[in-house]
Amino acid sequence: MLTKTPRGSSGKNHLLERGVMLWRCIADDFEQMIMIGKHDNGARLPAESEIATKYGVNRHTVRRAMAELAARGLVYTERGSGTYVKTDKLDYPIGQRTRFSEIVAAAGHEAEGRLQGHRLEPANEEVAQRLGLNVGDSVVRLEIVRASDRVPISVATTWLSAERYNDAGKIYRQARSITRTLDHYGVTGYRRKWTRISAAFTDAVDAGRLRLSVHRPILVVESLDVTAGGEPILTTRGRFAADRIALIVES
Amino acid sequence: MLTKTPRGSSGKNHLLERGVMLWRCIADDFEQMIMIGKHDNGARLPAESEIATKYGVNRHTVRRAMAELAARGLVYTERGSGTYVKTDKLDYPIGQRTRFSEIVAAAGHEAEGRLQGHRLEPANEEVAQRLGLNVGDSVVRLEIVRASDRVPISVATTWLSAERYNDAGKIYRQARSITRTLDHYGVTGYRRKWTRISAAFTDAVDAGRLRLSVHRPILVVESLDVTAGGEPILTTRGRFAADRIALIVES
DNA sequence: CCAAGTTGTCTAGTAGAATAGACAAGTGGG
DNA sequence: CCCACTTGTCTATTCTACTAGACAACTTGG
Repeated sequence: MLTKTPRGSSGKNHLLERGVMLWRCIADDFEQMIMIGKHDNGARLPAESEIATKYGVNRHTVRRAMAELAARGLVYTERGSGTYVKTDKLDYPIGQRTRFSEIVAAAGHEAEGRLQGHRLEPANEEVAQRLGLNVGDSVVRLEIVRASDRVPISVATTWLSAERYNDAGKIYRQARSITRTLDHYGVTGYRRKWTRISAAFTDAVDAGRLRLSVHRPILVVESLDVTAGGEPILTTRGRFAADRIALIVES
Repeated sequence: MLTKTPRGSSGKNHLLERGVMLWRCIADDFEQMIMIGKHDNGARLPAESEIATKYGVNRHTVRRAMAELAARGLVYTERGSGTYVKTDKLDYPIGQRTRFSEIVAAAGHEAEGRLQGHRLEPANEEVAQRLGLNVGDSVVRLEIVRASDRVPISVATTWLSAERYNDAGKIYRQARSITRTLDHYGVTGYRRKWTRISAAFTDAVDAGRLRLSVHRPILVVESLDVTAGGEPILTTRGRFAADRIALIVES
């Protein structure tokens, strides 16, 4: 008769985990298949209706799963055509002139920087040393999420001397770019002095901000930017979604 | 004003993952804390109302999370008193006389065996060799979930020769015990001939049956049971929740 | 251009998640 | 024993996940 589908009963939904929504299970299933390489980059996924019948699920539920995958940057959809796998990583060159907006724009994508929060705090040993300050000196701390085509690429914590850049937070909120924020202070030709790259896994907070699951790999990029004259301006600790970018170091 | 709490908005629920129910997130959070050792065995958890305010959540939601933890066998609750951590593992001795019901009963718990399914199938090379049959000979295959105090302990696949034990499935469904099923065939003094122990992680199917998350550790126990005279009776491939039992091998 | 196939959007209904509050039933300490 | 505290259970309400169906907007290949 098939009048009711009690959902938790039994049947074909072998991937249903208690307390996890159906669309999330389907999305995770596709993520795994894509990551394993079951779908090549650029390949078209089956039609939504086809996936729906395969999972024994309504098409709307599949659409939700696909929206999740798109938000994670794993696929993109074209109306009337289909949904396509997108696993190629954004090349992110690390050099003297390392500017997120420029790099993303050069790759033909739309760059975006959102300030999550800012505050004044005393410099710890690490930050003080990098910026040439004394421990405890006041510094501005910015938390910024950067995205390419609306897909989060990195979360970064940035510190600047509060003495010189006291209002950096407010200015960034308008400027939405570090380069334009520094323009405001008359700093134009800043350059990267050094970059330190390591790896880790997402914690709950960064996972949320990057729209990743917990325990996904991230590239940790610490750096120091200085003026043309070599004066320290800012130091950052960025966490990049390793599934979405590749750091390029020329030498 | 705080009239509405739109849930997804922001705020204190730092552990909320999109597509995962609140109670599940809380349960997972506690599981992790317990596994890490933040709560000793036998320790009392905070009162439900206290946990509720700490997470900024209704008490009912906490109760759901606690019910989940109880189902996973990580805690037990005592009305009027509190909820207590239970991380001690069931000692499961492997010897000549290895009977699930007896072992669990001896430890003061209630044993239970539920037949998930049974069918006839041709013996593969492995099974045929163990049972002294030819490849392709018909064998009875049973899928059994075993629990102690309603907490799933293991899932096991058992093969018996169909020639002699053709109706083992139907009989087990009544008897709910391998020992009593074999009694039915007049086999009384069977004994364990060998046991092979390895380790793996849960797949989606076993995770569901064992009420575990995927990628939790399991002990894989393969074995052969024989009659008092040494004739092969049955061979099994059991997957035991490594969080809930410890295998004891005397020598 | 047309037709088949695909994604996007809308409406509507059902079941379950989460909230809120109240009270019963049980425990434990003074 | 009594009282403070805890878990268990009930009712009611709101919001969302999921289902169902229909149609519009769009792409693609013949």
